[in-house]
Amino acid sequence: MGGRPVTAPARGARAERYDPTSIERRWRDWWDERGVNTTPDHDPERPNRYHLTMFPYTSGDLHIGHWFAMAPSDALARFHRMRGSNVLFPIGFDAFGLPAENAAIQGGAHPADWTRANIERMREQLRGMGAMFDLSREVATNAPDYYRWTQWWFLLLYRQGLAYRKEAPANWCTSCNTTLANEQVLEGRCERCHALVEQRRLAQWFLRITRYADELLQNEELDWPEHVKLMQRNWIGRSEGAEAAFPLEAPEGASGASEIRVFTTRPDTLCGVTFMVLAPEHELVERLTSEGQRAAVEEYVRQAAQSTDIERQATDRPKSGVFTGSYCLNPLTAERVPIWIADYALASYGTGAVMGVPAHDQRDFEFAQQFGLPIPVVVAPPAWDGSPLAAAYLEPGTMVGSGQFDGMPSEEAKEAIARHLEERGQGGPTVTFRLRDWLISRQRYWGAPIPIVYCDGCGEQPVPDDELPVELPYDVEFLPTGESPLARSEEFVAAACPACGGAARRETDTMDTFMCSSWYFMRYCDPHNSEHAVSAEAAAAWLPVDQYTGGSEHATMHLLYARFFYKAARDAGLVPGDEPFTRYFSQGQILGPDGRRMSKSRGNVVAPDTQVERWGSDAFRCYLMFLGPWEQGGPYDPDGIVGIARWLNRVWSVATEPVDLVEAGEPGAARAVRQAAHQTLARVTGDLERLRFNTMIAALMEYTNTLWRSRESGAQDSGAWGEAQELLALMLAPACPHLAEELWHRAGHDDSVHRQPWPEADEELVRRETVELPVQVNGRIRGRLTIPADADEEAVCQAALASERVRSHLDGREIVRTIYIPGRMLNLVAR
RNA sequence: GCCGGGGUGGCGAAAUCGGCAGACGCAGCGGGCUUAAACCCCGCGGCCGCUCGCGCGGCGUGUGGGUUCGAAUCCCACCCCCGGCACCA
Repeated sequence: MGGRPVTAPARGARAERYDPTSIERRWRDWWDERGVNTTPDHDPERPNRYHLTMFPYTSGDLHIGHWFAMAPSDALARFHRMRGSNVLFPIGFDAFGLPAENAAIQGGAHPADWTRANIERMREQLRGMGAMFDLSREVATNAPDYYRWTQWWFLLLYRQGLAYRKEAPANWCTSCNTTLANEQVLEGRCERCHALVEQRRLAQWFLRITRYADELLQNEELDWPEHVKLMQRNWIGRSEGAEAAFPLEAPEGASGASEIRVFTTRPDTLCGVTFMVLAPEHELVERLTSEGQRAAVEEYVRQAAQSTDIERQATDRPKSGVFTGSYCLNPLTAERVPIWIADYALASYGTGAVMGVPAHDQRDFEFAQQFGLPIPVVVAPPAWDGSPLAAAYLEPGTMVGSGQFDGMPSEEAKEAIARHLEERGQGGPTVTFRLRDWLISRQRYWGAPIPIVYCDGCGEQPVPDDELPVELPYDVEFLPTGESPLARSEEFVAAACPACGGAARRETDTMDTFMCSSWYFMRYCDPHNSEHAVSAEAAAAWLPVDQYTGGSEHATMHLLYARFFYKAARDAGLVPGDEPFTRYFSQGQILGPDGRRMSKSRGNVVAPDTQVERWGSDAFRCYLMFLGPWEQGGPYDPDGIVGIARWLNRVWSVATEPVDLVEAGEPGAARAVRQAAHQTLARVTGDLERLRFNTMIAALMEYTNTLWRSRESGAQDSGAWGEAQELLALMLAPACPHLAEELWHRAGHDDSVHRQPWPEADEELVRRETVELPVQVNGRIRGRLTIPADADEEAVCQAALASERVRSHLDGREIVRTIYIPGRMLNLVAR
């Protein structure tokens, strides 16, 4: 560094304006021609490092949220590349999904054509960002050579026993006309279109994510935001308790069920059971219904089936239910327990049945009150006088009315009773999760077909690997009938059975698009491999991802599914490690200028293209980073970007306009410039390490202002000034890749600024020799001293007492204590 | 209801191992340059009071208490906003 000749042109030459448009286009072309952003799998001199930003859905235009997510992510990847890593920073397209199909239904283009056009537009918009994406590794999930491997993944999971087909009540979106995973239902409504969700009984494909529930729960070690890890833990919802089997009073024949199993977290309350509640969808409902109750039960079940999730989940409505006419027996006391049906029991949690303990569960309490059932206390509150309860008693207490367990603390009785059940073969300790298996069937066209064939003779058969992909036919009708459009395509449905070769039918549902995005980050490692989804070598070279960034709205969907896939891949010996994303950072959400979510209907959308056109890509990138802390997000104020534009103009001016230079300038001034440069370097480096882009930009602005002022204050030392300019270009490189490249080349270099090593701050220059030290009297500031940073306490006190103002506040009182924090402040405590 | 995160100038924010509150920027105000303009330059800027002024004093980080020489930062109680979960037995 510092090899710049002292040949500054005379001042007064006509200044060239900063013109981002032409600069940015020129350097992007140059990078592409030189392959600056192409990342080899191995670089003998650099360790591999994998940075990843979530790929965009192909909705049509890159919106400001994409820029907000990707631009800082790119700056971070660039920083690590300059720090010496061989950084992979890929991009691609999440290209299957409902919007494409809905556009087709509304009379637009075919989903494939619509998607292709969108990808072309978005690819160009992405290029405009100037990010270091390695475009040779781009993937699109709708490409047959991608979804071939999504299907291969399905079959891998199938062979591992992790994919199964089951008839079960499923979330049905009444507007999208398809099923949804639990994670895609928000407050009883479709996550995407907000239409009401109801339950439909359908044969559907599930992925057994629950097999990994325990391991997925263990996420404490991950370097992820705590709130995201917590969301996942809450979503998985591990609950310890016991299962108890209640024998039926009148079991049916040898083949039928002879008992009802329940899960409870309160085995200590088993003797307080006065009723049993089955979910309306419970498989035993029909059998247990007596003739006398049949009409009432059927009516109740019918109504439950018709009501939407939102109606059923309302917690403030009175408990409803109906008696089946049957009884079961308490396994501990052999008491008769009436069996009811009520919709507060959920078919999908535990066993779908609840033992009703009204004295010690608020819901059961309300139910018992509603229907006049007894409420016997079995866990006595402290100093309980035997009177009836006004509400369920949920706290620990002393066991009563529980036979041999009476007198025991209820916390002990939990385990004692669970063990007792186990010994007698009536259940025992167990763990239940809130997490459900992942429903992946979608009755839609625009997704990867599930590679299964149904044969009347051989049953369900996986499509052999060498017949993949099961390709989507182009010519189909997109009517949303609630059945997959593929079902009406004769050419698609007809298949030969892989086992017997006879006539068979293909599965016509497609896969949830979260399947596609659960492994895309693996495909980037080896995007063109036609033999494997990802080769062992490529996986070893890049996985797991070192730094992932993206929105936390995916906490319980994508981020959980991807972890599940990774663990299944690990168990199949395909990938190293246990977790796909070592470090993950979630940026906040960018909002409209009015502080609300941007949407066309609100008319508060700011298009990135217009911002880039007006201010340049670098300015737009920097402004998004400058808004505030990245994890926080916030409103986009279109007026604020002028501040960035002014700053970059100033950068341009400081870095390109002629300055009076002398071989050896005034030493104090030269040192001041060098100090500013290195102090800024230390700040910028620290900020990038901690992903604090807003303060990084502020530090660069301060630095620019310092250079601006010192330029005006007379002739500059050529060495110090040259170094200051080079450091400016290097420090700008992560945030403003185009401008930095331009300035780097104007400083006389031929190679790319983005291939330079990140400079090291000189500690000696970072340290300050003198500081302005506030002097407090009794904690209130009464003066300031400019003193050497390492001044000792005695010298500082003396200097402080020399101040008239400090003395006047001491007012002749005695100093009883002095507190001196070198470099920070001096406090004189007087009495 | 439960669990997270957060309340700092007109606005976005900075400063959290307790040590100068408001860096940096927007908007605003005053001045300059210009025939004119600002995506130009210089300057001012928390609030109140005293002062011609230099200055000086008081108040001030959602509210009320507390700990401390010293609190935006730590503790207790409360209010408000955002996010997640919510009849999960």
